[in-house]
Amino acid sequence: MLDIQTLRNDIQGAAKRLESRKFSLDVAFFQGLEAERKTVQTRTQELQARRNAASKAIGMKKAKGEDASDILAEVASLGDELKENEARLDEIQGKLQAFLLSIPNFPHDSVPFGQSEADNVEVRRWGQPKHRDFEVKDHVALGEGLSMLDFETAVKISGARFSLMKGEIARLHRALGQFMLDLHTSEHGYVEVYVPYMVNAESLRGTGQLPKFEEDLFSVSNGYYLIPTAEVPVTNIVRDEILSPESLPIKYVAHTPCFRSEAGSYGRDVRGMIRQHQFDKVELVQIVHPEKSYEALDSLLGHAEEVLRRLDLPYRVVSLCSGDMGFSAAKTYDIEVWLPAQKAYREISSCSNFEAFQARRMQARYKTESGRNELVHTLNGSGLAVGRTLVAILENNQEADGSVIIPEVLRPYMGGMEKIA
RNA sequence: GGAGAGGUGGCAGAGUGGUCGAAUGUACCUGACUCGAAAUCAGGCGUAGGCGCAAGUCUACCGAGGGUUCGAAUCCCUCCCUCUCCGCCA
Repeated sequence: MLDIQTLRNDIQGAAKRLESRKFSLDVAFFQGLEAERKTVQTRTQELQARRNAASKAIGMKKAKGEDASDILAEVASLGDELKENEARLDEIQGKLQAFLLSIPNFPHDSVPFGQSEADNVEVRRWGQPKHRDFEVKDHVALGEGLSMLDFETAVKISGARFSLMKGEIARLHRALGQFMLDLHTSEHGYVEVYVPYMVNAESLRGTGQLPKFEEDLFSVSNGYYLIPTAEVPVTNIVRDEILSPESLPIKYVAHTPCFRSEAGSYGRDVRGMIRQHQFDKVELVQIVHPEKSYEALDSLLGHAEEVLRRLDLPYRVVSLCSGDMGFSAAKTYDIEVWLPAQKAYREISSCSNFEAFQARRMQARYKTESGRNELVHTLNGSGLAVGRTLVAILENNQEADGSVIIPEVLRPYMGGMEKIA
């Protein structure tokens, strides 16, 4: 959520900044609503003040045993107008709030301008795709060849966009989650957290999934939603909190399943494990001092990259352009891993600085030295998407005979095994 | 799931229709005393928002939402949460 003050002060400037992300701000609507709000709020508060003063006077008179019927009659006439104004003010505030909740974040000045994925800017590459003198298989062919990936059965059990892993691939998947958690906790300074996989609507509003993106979520009974990412429960740890400045930065890492309905993505990546209704992800979250959030973004990105380096998987980092960034982000780097079967780099992590956008929705603040409450900045990034990392290992480490070499760092988690065959 | 108790400021805790945004204690900040500290004394000390150049002033908030009333922390309704006992359960 943007600060309503910035809209009040410079609505045209705001509209301009949002244009770059293909959002057109309804300036006239806002100005009209604000003008109305001002009149109605001023009038309402004036009436409330009069009523309060009169009621107080009645109380004082009654306490002295005097008759108060004259004031009583006077205040009675306020009732209707006050009620009407209060109701109108409520309605206007509600509309204003809904309007604010529907506006995406401002892109940071360093974000490249562009319309789509095609305009994202490559920042760096790491590693070399291996040269192969055999026909590379995709992970589906490899996994089915090993009888360790079984999409047909997954369809029977649940439906499309679910997967079933068995044997060493299931174990490799587990090993990956363990390895990532261990790396981030023991070397990158994150505190491991275990969080609920079902959350309430307030949490989703806090991180920005609601109210606009309900169709991407799975909801269950009792008003709960399955988490689309650990970002939601983890970031909301600080919702409605006033943190002490010494407690910053807060760095959390969580390994959770993620559930996405992916409405509107029909036809994309239908084959294999790339786009699933359920997938595992290790998520990095940082809650930081507002002046340090871009430093923090660089370090968080580095933490995610380190996973790929240790696994020896070639990747590149791209800076998302204004038109391709998510709703809540001020700046986002994607990490894309090389998938030889697709002969392309594919997203495996997304690292974003949300600045105060989520913090404002969540009322997540810290107390400054001077005792003022200021919004924190929030960041998160995948470190990494476990399913896609598994896909990358299968495809990058395959041998001509369809076996897969296990990355060295994972072997301790695999009982010393070197190869899946 | 059944029965009971309860949710008030950072914490503890009073307040059951009127001058209550809320006593008191404690924590914290400032000042005095002190060479310094402790103790003591004085003052300050919640959050969000409106109007205003500012000083300031007004409004809302006592788990959440509605209602009754001139007036609600206090009465009524719905929901949420916590605790105790019983049952069930990984």
